[in-house]
Amino acid sequence: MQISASELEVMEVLWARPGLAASDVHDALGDGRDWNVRTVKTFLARLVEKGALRTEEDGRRYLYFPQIQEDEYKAEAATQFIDRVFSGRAAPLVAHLADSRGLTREDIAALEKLLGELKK
Amino acid sequence: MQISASELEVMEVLWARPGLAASDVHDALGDGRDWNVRTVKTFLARLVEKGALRTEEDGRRYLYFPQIQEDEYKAEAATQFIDRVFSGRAAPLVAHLADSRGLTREDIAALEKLLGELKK
DNA sequence: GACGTATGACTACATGCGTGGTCATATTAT
DNA sequence: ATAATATGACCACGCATGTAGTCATACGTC
Repeated sequence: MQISASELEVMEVLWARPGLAASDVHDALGDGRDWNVRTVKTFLARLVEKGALRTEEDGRRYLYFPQIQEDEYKAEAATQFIDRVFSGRAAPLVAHLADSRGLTREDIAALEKLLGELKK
Repeated sequence: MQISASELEVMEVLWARPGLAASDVHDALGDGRDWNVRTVKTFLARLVEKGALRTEEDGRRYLYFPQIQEDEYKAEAATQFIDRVFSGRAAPLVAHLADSRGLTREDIAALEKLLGELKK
């Protein structure tokens, strides 16, 4: 399931609030993302084609619902990314992040917690 | 600098062994990746256009050298990926990896070491 | 020296993506 | 009721990407 960067922004909206109509999605995208409504509709249509969304009729318009789980999609995307760029090794990725972007204090805390759990 | 998945495979070869000619890159790609030599040349040409590689003449052929650093590129790619998919938060990414793909024992060890260093 | 082979230069072509236009129709406001 | 607006259906178009083909030329071999 390839979802482009723009399409993903649309998915985010609908993961947060499933069952919006096209114009609602358009509105919800507000900040910076001022795509034409038709552009948003194109993304919605393509996502439906791809099976990432399904529609429900609501009078003369459609409501859109995610057909794929956010967590599942993201886990898959992460795996693919790491395979592609880091030959499947996660640690170098985190090292790069530490280096280049500076993990926040909370990131580090969260990672420690995670590692604690993983070690069990 | 957008580098596609295929182009990245070519970069990997040249990061490992800078200064190969097109046919050498083609040979080095062996496993599974049996692209036509011309396909490889197309990728090389596009990478030169993009400034990711430079050429040196060697008789009637070119040798290719990376113009961008592997580490730099990957750090940047990681940042972009996390911004795009995880709203810039690294920890959820690692959580997903832990979940879905199972970090290896070495990954976990490497991450612990990293976190140890980061805490200083 | 003619012939196959390697190499670069240029070209092609389908598919995906970002971006939105046109058209017909339905709904709402005046 | 007429006009403006919203909605879906269908279409367009340029750039990136994956995947090579064609052409000219240079090189090495018989």
